[in-house]
Amino acid sequence: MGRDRDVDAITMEDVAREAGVSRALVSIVFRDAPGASDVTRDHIRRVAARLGYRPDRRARQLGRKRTQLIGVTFGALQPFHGELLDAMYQAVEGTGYELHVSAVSQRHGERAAIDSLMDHRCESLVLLGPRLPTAELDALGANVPTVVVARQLRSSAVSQVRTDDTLGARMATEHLLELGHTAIALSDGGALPGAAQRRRGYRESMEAAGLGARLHLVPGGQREVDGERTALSQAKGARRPSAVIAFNDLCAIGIMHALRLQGTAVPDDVSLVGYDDIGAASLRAVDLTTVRQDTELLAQRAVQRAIPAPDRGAAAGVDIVAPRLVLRSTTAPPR
Amino acid sequence: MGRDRDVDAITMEDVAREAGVSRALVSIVFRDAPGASDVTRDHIRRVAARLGYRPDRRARQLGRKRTQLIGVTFGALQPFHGELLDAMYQAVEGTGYELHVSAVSQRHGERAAIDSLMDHRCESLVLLGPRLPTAELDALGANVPTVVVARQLRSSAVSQVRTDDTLGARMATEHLLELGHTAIALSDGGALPGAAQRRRGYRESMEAAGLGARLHLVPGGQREVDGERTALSQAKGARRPSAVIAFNDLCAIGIMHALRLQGTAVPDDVSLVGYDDIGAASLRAVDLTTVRQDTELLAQRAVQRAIPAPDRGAAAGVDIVAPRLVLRSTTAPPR
DNA sequence: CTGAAAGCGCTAACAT
DNA sequence: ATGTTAGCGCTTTCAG
Repeated sequence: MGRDRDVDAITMEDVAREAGVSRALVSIVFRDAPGASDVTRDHIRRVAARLGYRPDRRARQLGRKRTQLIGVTFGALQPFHGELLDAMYQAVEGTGYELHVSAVSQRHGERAAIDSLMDHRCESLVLLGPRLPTAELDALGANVPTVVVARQLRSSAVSQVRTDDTLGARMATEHLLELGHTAIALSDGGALPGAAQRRRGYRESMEAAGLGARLHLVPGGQREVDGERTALSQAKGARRPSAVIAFNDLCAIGIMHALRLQGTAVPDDVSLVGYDDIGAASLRAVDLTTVRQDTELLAQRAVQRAIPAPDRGAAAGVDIVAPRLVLRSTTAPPR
Repeated sequence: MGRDRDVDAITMEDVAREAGVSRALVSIVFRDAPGASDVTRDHIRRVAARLGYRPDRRARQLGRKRTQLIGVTFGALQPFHGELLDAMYQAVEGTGYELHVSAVSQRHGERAAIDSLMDHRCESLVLLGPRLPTAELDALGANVPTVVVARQLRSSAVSQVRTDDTLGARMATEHLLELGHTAIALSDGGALPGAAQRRRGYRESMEAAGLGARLHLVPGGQREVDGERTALSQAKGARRPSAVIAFNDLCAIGIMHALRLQGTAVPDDVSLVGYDDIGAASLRAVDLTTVRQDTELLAQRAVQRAIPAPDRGAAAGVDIVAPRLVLRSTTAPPR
């Protein structure tokens, strides 16, 4: 009852006393620094474990003058970010760094998320699909090594790690062209990260096929509901495209369901290609043809860039990862 | 080039010097403590802003002997958690506390997530739908005020904030009963948080309707793919239920698409009820009848319990929030 | 309002 | 191999 909560605070001092050694020795042991015999290490570790001691990260950080923290922002409602985050945890393992995560959501904007990371003195930042203006990201990059993932921008201040979205969009478009489609629409992401590149790839492929006049952009977005909008905006008549490339999988799924609901068969009436290859894309009932982003590799590269290499300066760089077309059952020749 | 990164470190000292005041004064200003005139405050804030000073959270925490941090774990791939998290950010606003978030994913388990929160000396923990065994949560609750959200357990060591899932399941079941259904199946969540209560509510309502012999549990889960499994396990014959209650919306969506894919109409052939009312449930193409969990209220209660009130001890308590049945278009009378 | 001083739980040189 | 001693950037108390 009279238990002192909060004051769990088992300190290094306590461990040292209990183990009958100096505090410095305990420190050495917990830092894996040289200067202690194996028996001593073992003994101290044992005592610490018994006491339930856990080093205080903040104190350690203060003393060490570095945090070994990589700050990460991600969209709380974006499954693709969830998957990237998962991969990030994996990528950071064994590096000595820890992820400090801050969610971006309706009530917690990107700036708030980033501020929090800065207040905690993260050594570098990894921003998943940030929506902030380039100027702001530039300013940020001038203060702290920043890696922007899944978005392209013109900046020499921040590093970038992204899929070659132009290529990805080309792969999607060319796949449809090869199937024989000519009326191919793009559900456009507007100003969303990656959208400009995907537009470009789409346009390039269409033009290369002599279909420059058939470019067909329709407003889309990154959520299912945006896909619905896309689908509903399409007339059922002769002008309806025979194939649609969605901004991402979520959008594609929205399109698909809306189409099917209005009696349009996928892929019989309309072929559909997504982007990302999130988990939901491979569901049997979805089985979406899509452009896969390699989350493992993206995460790995992001972590590499986030951790300042001892030799090379903190120069900002760009990593481009190859996309891969995953063929499933939402694409077929036009009828 | 020779730019000293990392050593941004504008300290209180710097601000004090630049503003021509003592460091203590700067501290007072940034703590909003009494002892400084309004002009001085203004002046110091201005100088600090110009210098781009941001107080160091860790140092502040160390000195203050408290972190004012609420640790939160959430499932990186669970949209419902994403929505709860969003609500948490809102709920914590103005309390002086900050959220310290740790994702739970395949490669980053619950234990790792919690350990990290403890290492950072979060004052209390809010666990969204934790899967850890009760004993472990109990042990945790003995060390740090812990709030378990969206899961019921027998424990006097941790607080609980959850929707009345038994009631929620009853509402779903009774809605179907009223429509005239008798062959109602439950896509069961097994050991998932909340699953036992939902089973119970379902059973109670069925038994109250004299359908105790018609109980029909089929293995489900929390992801779309689990819903698919549920759908595929159901024979198309006469024994097929006329209505299904899913463990959650994601599962319901999986069921719905799988059913439609195999030519079963929803709600004409089979009625469907979800749980949570995540964003996707209200899409036109989904338009899922579901049991809504009040994320705002859950988050608010969780934060209240997480912040130790000055008067009441850190006694563990339970908050139960009412569910609400949201009628949409996936339920209809049996034919 | 200032300035000095102790302390938070660690790290990391430097002694022994 | 082990102990001593300054810090790290801040809070907080206390005497001016």
